Formats: sequence, structure tokens, C-alpha cells
Amino acid sequence: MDIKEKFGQRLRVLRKDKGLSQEELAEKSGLNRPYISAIEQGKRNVSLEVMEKLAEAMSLNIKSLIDF
Amino acid sequence: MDIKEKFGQRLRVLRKDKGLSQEELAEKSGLNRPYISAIEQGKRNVSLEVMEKLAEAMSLNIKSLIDF
DNA sequence: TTGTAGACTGCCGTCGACA
DNA sequence: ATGTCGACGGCAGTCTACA
Repeated sequence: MDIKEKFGQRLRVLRKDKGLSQEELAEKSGLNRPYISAIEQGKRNVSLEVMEKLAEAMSLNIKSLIDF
Repeated sequence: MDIKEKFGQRLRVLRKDKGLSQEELAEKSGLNRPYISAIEQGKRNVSLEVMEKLAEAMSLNIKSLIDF
């Protein structure tokens, strides 16, 4: 279980907590939906700026995204 | 002050707290020194895996790296 | 000890399309 | 609503070298 997988799982949990679809999270964050999908599956090594976009889109701080 | 700059400042503070040079942090983390230098100046958009390497090299958890 | 430069490889992040 | 593919431009991360 590497860090990309942990991040992906955490993102999926938080997104569903907010009641968002991948599509909705994509448009709110300014990222694209296939990329969100890959992140949640732990396939992508996301950057600081992407983490910031995801956190903002969910009204969370970045720390809560890596709370694992 | 964007997130890359915040991260760079935080890294520099933590590194000095540990009494490490950029060179020493580079070898402990498995990264190269010019790259560490650029990160501390907020010029680089670091990834999850790099954050993990930096945290491990300083015996910290990743959350403390983005505690800002 | 740190900043910077240049050149390089591989992957991040985008997009359209189909199941 | 989500996963996957293929193609693409740009940048992450490496390395050597010099101030």
C-alpha cells in the first residue's frame, strides 16, 4: 500500500462525504475526470498544486487530504 | 505567496532544525542537491513521492511538511 | 554551503472517445 | 457515474559543472 494508493483512497472517501461525483469534483477543481479517476485508484503521483486544487474544491485544507 | 513557496520555506526551516545541509538532506532522501535548492526557493511543484522521501529523511510525517 | 545553468528521460496532466 | 485508452505538450526530477 504505497502513498499514492493511500492518497487515492482518502480522496475517494472525502469526495463521497461531500456528495460529489468525479465529474463534479473535476469541474470544481479545474482538473479532468479521467485524471480524478486515476488518482483515486492510486495510479498517479499528484503534485502540490493538484492537492491544493482538490482541497479547495472540497472546502478542505490540504492537511486533511493526507490525513493517513 | 503560492503553495510552492510555502512548502519551500517550511522545508528550509525543518531542515535547519535538524541541523542538516542541503547536501546531507539530498543523500538521505535519495534526491539531488540542486533539486532540493530549487524546492526551498519555491520553484518546484513537488509530488507526493518526493514529499514522502523528504519526510522520511527528516524522521517526520508528511503532514508536518505542509503545516502552514 | 548554496544557487544556477543546460541537457536529458520519464511522467504529469489534458482531452476526446468508448464501454 | 466510472474506468480506460491513446496521443500530446510541458514539466518533474537527474546529473555535471561552475560561481
